[in-house]
Amino acid sequence: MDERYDPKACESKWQQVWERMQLYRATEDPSRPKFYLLEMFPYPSGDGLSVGHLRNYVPCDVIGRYKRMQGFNVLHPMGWDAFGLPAENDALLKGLHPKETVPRYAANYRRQLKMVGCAYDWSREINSSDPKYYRWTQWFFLLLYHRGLAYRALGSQWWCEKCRTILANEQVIEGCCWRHPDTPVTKKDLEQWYFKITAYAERLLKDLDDIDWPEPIKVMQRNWIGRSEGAEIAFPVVGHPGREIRFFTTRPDTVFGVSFMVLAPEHPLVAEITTPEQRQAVQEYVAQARRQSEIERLSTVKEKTGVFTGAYAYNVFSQKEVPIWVADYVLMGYGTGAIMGAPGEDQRDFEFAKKYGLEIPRVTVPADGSPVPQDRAYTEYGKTVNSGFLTGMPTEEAIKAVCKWVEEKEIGKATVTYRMRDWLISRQRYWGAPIPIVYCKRNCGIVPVPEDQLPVLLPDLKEYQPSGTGRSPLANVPEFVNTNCPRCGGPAERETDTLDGFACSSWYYLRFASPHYDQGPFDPNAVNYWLPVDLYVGGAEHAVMHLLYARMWTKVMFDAGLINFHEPFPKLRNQGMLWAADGQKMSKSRGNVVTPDAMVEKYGADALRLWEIFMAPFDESTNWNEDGVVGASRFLNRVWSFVRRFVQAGCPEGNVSVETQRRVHKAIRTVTDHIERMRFNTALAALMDLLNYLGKLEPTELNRFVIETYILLLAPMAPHITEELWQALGHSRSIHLERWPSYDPELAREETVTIVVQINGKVRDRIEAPADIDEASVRAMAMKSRAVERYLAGKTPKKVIYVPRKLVSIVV
RNA sequence: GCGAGAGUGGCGGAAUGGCAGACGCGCCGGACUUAGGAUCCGGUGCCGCAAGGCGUGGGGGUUCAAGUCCCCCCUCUCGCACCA
Repeated sequence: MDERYDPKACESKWQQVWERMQLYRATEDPSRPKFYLLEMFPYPSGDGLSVGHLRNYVPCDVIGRYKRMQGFNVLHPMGWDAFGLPAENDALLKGLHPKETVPRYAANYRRQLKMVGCAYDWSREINSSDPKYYRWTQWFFLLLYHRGLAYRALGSQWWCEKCRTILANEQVIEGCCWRHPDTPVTKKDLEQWYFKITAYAERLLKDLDDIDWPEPIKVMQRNWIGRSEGAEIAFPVVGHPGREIRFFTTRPDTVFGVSFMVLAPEHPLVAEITTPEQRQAVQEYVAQARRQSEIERLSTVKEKTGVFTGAYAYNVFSQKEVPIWVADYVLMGYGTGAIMGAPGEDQRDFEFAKKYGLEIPRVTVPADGSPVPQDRAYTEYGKTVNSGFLTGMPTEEAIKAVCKWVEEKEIGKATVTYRMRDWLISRQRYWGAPIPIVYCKRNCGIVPVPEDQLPVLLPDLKEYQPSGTGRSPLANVPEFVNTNCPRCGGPAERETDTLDGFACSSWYYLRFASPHYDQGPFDPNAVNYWLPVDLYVGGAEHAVMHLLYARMWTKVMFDAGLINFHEPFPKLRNQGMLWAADGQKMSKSRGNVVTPDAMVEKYGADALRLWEIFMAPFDESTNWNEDGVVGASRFLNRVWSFVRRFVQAGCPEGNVSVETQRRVHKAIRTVTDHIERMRFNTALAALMDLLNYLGKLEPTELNRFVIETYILLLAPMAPHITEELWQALGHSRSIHLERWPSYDPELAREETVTIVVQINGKVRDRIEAPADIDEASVRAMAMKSRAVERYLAGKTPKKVIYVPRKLVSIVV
């Protein structure tokens, strides 16, 4: 055994050995419990991995290795989210083709992950831009299509000038593109494909209750879905027989207080009902509102504006004619695009009514009889007044009464509205899976490509710049576009849009179960064995989009009878962010990126791994600091010389003290418990602590059990050095095939405890006592204590509190 | 504005309501060294010679006991932005 620990030699040696042994190859084995561990699959960027990315991969590798040692059959795969804008834009920028860059970048990621010793089953590597993969992405599109969950619709869509493509609502962040925070999105009217995710709104919401996810993520999804209960009611438009304004309200109890109506500027009724006198003002307002949404939506508390249409609606409750206004605080995309103005009970309506001098009836008053505030709306629940048949009812009761009434009169119903919109999946870009749809030029209309004709191959294009016209580059390729109708054989054109990249990542976790299967997207047997994912780990930035889409697809598959579970990720955890040393995001443009390559070169992979898990709790963000790697490196050197001393002494079965025994067993308990709770930093601290103790002992005070337990506990965190030391101890089999140590609670128990003596809440003395000492003895010892005599000064304590094994608190 | 999370030494961070600061970095002192950004030993929250006192963003409260629980406020991070 060398005197010096040489990380470089030892790491590359063992990485080769593990690869030869196929140590991390996962095969289905019904006799063993499975553990499917998955990190969100990355887009392989040309910049390669930084130490920031390892905040995710290293802890997961620790978990995987730990679970394997515990006897689980672990599936821990890796693949590439290779389709999509980042790959395409990068390739365009560099004048290359994504078909060449993706495999090259992926190879670099793979090399880096192997370099830091991450134990993936590389035989299962997948790439979402591979036709063997996207064939099945297209297959899923058809599944959704056939189940009525994919549809085409014309609509005003968000458009990013830089991406040159349409964006889904959730891809618009603060009025800008999610990839280009400096680029405000604009609106474009286009016919697009959607997935009907709103059909799953209720289940997506409800099932959140049953999954073990970080609460903030659940909250974000709940807010995103945005369920609200209320009623949909229609009021007739005066002078327009048959025309009515349908609106949604969460406060149907306030209908008697409706003194005006408001339509969204985009509402189809606006043009129809506006009177000639008001036409010009309304048209100007609508045009201005449309333009405004094109500029910035950042303005938050801007003053409410609107224009009177000249028309009136008939409030069937108060039997009054109420003016119909147009205002941009009403959104076309939510509810019906129209609201009732109940200024007495809604703060926005109140502000609007105040500004335009509209009537403000009060129909809800505090239940306790206190007066209604005059300077604002009274939005709380209370007692209904001035409201015909509702008068006197508490709000809850009045809501029910109105719902019943409108249902009987057939002018409305109790209903639920969601904030969430359908998922826009069309992309006018090249680097994605073509949407497998054909438009027949005869009479068949929209025809899905038959399954046996999949994949619809993405043609090899040299020129694939986005056109900017709103059409995909594929539209310029006649060989691609022109085809025959699968139904009638006549001339037809292919859909030229490609699928949103999020489609690829909505099912990849299933593909890993049987990545080479070609009879379907997955082998049902393999999926039954491995799925669902036991632990899913990734960044909180995917809280809404990816996780919501993947959940929806899983439910669709469940409904289609393809799988027997309806949540893909029963347990999710988010790693914390790793900022650069300057507290900024690590990025090439800022020049603050630290690569694992540099760190491995300098300190070795194991030292880097330890520092990655030690620098902060797994789920908390922190800044990079290279000095810490030095500490990890020193620690590993101490481990090395500690074991070496033992080996040089001939691995003696020495005289192990009770104290040593206890510390080892306690460490097993702590490390196990902390890894289980993903508290890797404190798990490692426990091992450092133990070494600080063990390192002071002579080899003759140690034995094989102590040394080997120590190395076993360290093995998941520092796989290379522990493998080397394991071999040095005379083992020929890999340490990573060994069993995780178990502890004896008897041996881990302390014999003596330190009991603190407090007087009036301040610590004044400490008592060493046997762990099983009885209360009376402790009290007696405490009262005899030097400090107590001094502070008590002869007085009798008012109160003495005894906490077993912890303290005696004396109140004077 | 609403929702979520966080605020502890010089730094990263520990602490089922029960000894605040584990572990590591840095720093100080010492040993061994031609040398040290190696290794080993000791020290290291603040004030104080000491006894002791003070300390977990600020202010209240509950409790024998509060970093931890409750109320108010401040700061930072993230999410949502008129959702009827």
